[in-house]
Amino acid sequence: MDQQTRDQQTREQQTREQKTNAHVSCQQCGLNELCIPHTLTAPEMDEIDQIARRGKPLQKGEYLFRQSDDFESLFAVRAGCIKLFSVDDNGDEKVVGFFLPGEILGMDAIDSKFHSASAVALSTASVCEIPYESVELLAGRIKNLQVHMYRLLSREIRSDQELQLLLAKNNAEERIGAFLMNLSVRYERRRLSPKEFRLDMTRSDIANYLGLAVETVSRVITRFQKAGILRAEGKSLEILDRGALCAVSHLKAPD
Amino acid sequence: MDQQTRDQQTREQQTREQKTNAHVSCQQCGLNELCIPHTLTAPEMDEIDQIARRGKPLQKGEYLFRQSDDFESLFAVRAGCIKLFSVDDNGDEKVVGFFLPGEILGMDAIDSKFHSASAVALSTASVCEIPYESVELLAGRIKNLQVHMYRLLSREIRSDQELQLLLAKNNAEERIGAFLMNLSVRYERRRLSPKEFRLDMTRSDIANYLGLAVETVSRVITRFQKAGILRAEGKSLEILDRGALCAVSHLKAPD
DNA sequence: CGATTTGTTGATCTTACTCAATAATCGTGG
DNA sequence: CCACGATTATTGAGTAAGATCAACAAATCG
Repeated sequence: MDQQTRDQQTREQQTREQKTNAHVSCQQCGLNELCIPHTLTAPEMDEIDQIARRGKPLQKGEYLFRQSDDFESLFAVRAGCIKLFSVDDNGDEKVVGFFLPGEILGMDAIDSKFHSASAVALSTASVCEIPYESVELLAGRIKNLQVHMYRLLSREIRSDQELQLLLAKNNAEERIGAFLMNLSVRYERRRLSPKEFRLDMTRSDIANYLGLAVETVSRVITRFQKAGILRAEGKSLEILDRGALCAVSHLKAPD
Repeated sequence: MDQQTRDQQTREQQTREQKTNAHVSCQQCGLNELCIPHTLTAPEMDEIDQIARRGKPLQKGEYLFRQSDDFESLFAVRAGCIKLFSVDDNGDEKVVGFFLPGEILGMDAIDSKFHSASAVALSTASVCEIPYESVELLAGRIKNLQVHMYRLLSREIRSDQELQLLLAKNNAEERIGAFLMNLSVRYERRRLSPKEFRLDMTRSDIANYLGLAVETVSRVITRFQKAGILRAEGKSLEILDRGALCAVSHLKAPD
């Protein structure tokens, strides 16, 4: 199937969703994280929907925005994986994070008004652009949206702090284990398989993100496989024993 | 001068400020970060002022809130230093951050509605409590406040991500250098001396925060002193050569 | 299909941790 | 105000976790 056909199908699918049950579930609406089922009324959700610009699937390697670009919009990932990274004066890359379906990108730039990092697609990705001006305006009118935005930002702070602690306190096995569990939980939250998924990022991206060397990541994953905790074949990953993975990461198992 | 006399003086000073120019500058108003000079009108600032509960200076060692407490308020630090830290199942402490005058505490709990960490005073501290319910309500009416809250949250995300990168990529010297420069910049922002200040936290707190051993922190500070970059006598610190400190930390000098 | 990127494994080296001993500082009560 | 114990800070010696270097294998892509 070529790109054009795929685009065509995507467009058709979007149209279908809009006509039928675009708001029944946040799974479909593209503004996933911004929509709160049972919190916003249908007309409110329609308003939010109208400010979001759907479409334009990104090919692997395409940029959503670049470091030092002006901040104009938030982006909601609908499908695929986006890598956020900055490049320092020496040209060294520093991976800030990975964004999966249902997650919002760009909130760190609201204050400074410019992006301090670039966002690139690691796999074919579908992203929804939400002009920030409009969000502010709409949040002024829709109380529930205002409150929800605070919660989104707060959640990002909490998860950044968790990563902080991981990097400050944990060894290689714990970091990698926690990273994989974190992906698993995030996929589960989106009703995607928590036990089997693709690692769209390279080992080098993972290492960079976790403050480790590529070789260490490779070795730890090998060790986990030998321990029967997971099965990794290239980019595809299967978690065989979630309990054991939590144990080696010194994490409590999620419910 | 004993504690009581000092309290007395503080109270007098507060009264004086309220009567005279409480809103001329955010330096004095206790809601420092929440007030935006030239952005909010005087009546708007009065409204914000009225929801904030001043007073109750904390003694060193007193808690502002504890891990797993319900989230009810944000806290603006007016004076002193607050340490935010969590304790894991093994009883190990993990320092999440230090909050200086003019900084806001508690934003990570907006989403979850409970505190994931405890906040304790490292020195006699003055803190302003701002009930979050009231902030939400007021932000619904005062557009500028709504927008400012987004910026505050966004700024926290940005600085958490910077720490993330520091922990993932930098060695002991760079971490400690960047930490000291960061304090310096934050004091400068509040018009406090950027070259001479007290390290209210212990070396162990610093080490914990930066993911290092106490001994390493001690050694690096000694090395910095031998290099003529700073002078540290117990808790008091003087930065003798800011340029050199930036250099060893591989930071650009702040303007 | 060949070239380039990405991933794995092994050997060696280095940074920062751990353990240990001592010194300085803090806080409390006499 | 000083003396005491307790906490905190410094310094040294040995160790280990993970980085680096190197070689090779596998996957990806034009």
